[in-house]
Amino acid sequence: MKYRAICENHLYSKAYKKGKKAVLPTLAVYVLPDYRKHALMKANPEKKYINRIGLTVGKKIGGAVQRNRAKRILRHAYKEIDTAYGVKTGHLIVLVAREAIGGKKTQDVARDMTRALRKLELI
RNA sequence: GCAACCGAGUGUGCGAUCGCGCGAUAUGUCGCCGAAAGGUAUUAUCGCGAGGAAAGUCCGAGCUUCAUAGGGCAGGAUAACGGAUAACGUCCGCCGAGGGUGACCUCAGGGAAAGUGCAACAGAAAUAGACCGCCGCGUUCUGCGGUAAGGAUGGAAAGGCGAGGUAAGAGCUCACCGGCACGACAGGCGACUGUGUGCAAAUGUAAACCCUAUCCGAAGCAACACCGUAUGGGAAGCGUUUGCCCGACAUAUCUUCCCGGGUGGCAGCGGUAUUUUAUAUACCCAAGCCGUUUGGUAACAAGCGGCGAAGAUAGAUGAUCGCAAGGCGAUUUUCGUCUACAGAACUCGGCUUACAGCUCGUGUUGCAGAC
RNA sequence: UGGGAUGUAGCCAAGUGGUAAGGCACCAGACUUUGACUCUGGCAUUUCGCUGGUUCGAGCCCAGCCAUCCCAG
Repeated sequence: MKYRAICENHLYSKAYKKGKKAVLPTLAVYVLPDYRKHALMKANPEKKYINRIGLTVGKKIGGAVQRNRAKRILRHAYKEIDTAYGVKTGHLIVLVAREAIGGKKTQDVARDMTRALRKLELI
């Protein structure tokens, strides 16, 4: 299962402004409905709606090694949740790493992400 | 044994399950995005998948482009000497200066008699003169002249010390030391060292301006090339990529720039060229790495043999568990905890900076003890 | 990738190589019954982001680092 990334900067700023959000010490989640979901569904050979994921990891987290690690953990945690519960599709989801993510294990982040996604009624 | 100095290396390992990027082969779709070029999608197997600094971007190159000879000024960089190197501001050797008992370490280390500037405070005076003192003369309450030996100031006061000399003094003269210079002699490729001869002018500062010598065209893979839109539209009159000047060349049917997409560049069981028709050869990749031999004090060079797959594009290595290794703490079965600095982005050679711990060298020095 | 700027007291900052201006804040005192305002005084103690170097002498000059910020495509 592939996950498409959000590449457009304007979608990020839109998500911060208008999206629904849930904030926890390790991460923050912003969600927007995806207006291009039908086009993306047609492009997908499995003919299903998918979520587009965006990762935001700022300089506050640390150097390149720390930032890369934060991105991996976020991606892995999302994948675990998706396979376990099945996240509702057809959304833009922006995952923002916060400072407390440094030194945390994937399970901790996945637990926080689950709470955030429950609050946003995506699972 | 203690305390040091120098150089070099390593940068946790193994296994299991799930997962990621790229390539190859097979399988599979004939769809979707796009105007086109092109991109993307299934599963399986195999292969490969971050560093010694990948970092800072401080130097030097390769590569690419700028239609077109060249030259000058400005500007920038470097600075003993000899060598190494593709090149360097790097490296090696050596000279000089400074530091350390020593092993050893540090040095932007050309020119201050080409010129200009600056040197606070103190001090009489800062590149030039006389405050105290000393001596001579005059006068009677302080003047004129000589003097840098003594005092005092300062980072620096026209070299130091002794003797001669003098009214008192002074390189004024002499010996020694120090300084500077040399078509001199000896050694060295050379910087330079030693000896000899001569000289008395010379405060410091060029990491102040400056002068001398040597070197430097510019921009950068977001370069650039190709494909498509497309015999497209728009702007400028220049242009050789910081400025100025001289000069040559080409033109308005010319030249340059801008407008929006993609691929290559980009990296290897591959690519290009030639020959042939599926293989062979050469080159690139790669001024690469490892081993070894020879030459050299060394940096390094040459020969021989072997190795050779990271190439993303919101940016690939993770998660969990177990075992092992090392350190620390409690304890002495064992338990807990920690394992640095840090992430390739066109490619190399250096420099600088960050770094837990560990290892190595018949390495070297000083001190103490024993023989 | 290329280019540039800044760092001085808690804050804002000036500063030709020669004792580090000034304002706000703070502290002490005066004035007041008390406070505010005002006035007077103090406050950089080896120190100009850090480490070296040049110099008699460095906040200033030079080199290398560190941090923050900005610009171009």
